[in-house]
Amino acid sequence: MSRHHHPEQLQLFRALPGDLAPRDAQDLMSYPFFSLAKSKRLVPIDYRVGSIVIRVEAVPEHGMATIWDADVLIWAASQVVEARDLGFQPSRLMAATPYEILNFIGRGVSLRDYNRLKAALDRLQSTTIATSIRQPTERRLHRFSWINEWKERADGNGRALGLELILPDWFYSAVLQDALILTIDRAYFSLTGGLERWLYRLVRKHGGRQHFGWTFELTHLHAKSGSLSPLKHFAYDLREIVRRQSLPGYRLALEEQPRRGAVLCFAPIDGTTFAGSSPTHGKPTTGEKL
DNA sequence: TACGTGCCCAGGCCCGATCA
DNA sequence: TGATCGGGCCTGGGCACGTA
Repeated sequence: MSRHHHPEQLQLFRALPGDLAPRDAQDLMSYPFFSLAKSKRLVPIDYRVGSIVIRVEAVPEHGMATIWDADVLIWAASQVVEARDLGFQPSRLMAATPYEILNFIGRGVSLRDYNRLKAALDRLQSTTIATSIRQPTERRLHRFSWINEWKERADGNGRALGLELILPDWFYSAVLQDALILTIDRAYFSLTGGLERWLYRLVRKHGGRQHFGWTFELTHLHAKSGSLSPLKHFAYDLREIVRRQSLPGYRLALEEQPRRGAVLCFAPIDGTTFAGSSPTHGKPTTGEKL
């Protein structure tokens, strides 16, 4: 790891080599911050429930940052946490090669993958977020992009030397707070569906330590996902995911419950019991308002 | 070893069509 | 009217090979 002073007073943090545990920010796991679609999305996400406000906007040139683009943020969070735990000084200004990032997030390293990584960085940089999360009052929104800026570095002959990026303060401070970070299963990077990925993050966030699992009403899940699909399509796609049981470490089920309608139940695979036979049956207990 | 190129195929979200 | 299906478009996976 090397350090030197950056013109903007930020110290450069050179990404750590080796295989790190993937870590994700809890706020990003339970709220609609990303497009779940593989095609370009321009329709904003406008999520307002209780005191939580989230507004995500895209620009026509790049479209909204997707849940696959968020893999770059998982890489960044993993690097920052690992560096801190090893006693190094992490920084919002990070340097790495595209190869290192692509390897970490389980992608290929073809030209297409390099170009898609750059496109992902463009989307992360151009997508703007306004949120009340971790603000003193819901009237005061924090506005930022997932990446403040990024650039490719090259030597005198134009040979690529990797890239540099600057993380936003909102994300960086969340990563540095232990309570706001969760380790995720590396198999997450193998999930190909956007809805599937979003569901894993939600389940990991809410059901990670709950021996008896958790339940969510489908209508609330639909709102939380930010998906543009109508509820009936969303429910259809969800049933497919439940049928495949493809989320690493969790078991899913759909139930019809009186007064609540269709609910999704999930539990850790070693938890063995669904919410239907537990004290947490019928409602989430995180204290958040759905 | 790290990085770059090119190609083909598979799979998923979204949207509109179809059906009961 | 709600549930299901299928195509379009786009992205991901995999592989072989080249280059510095």
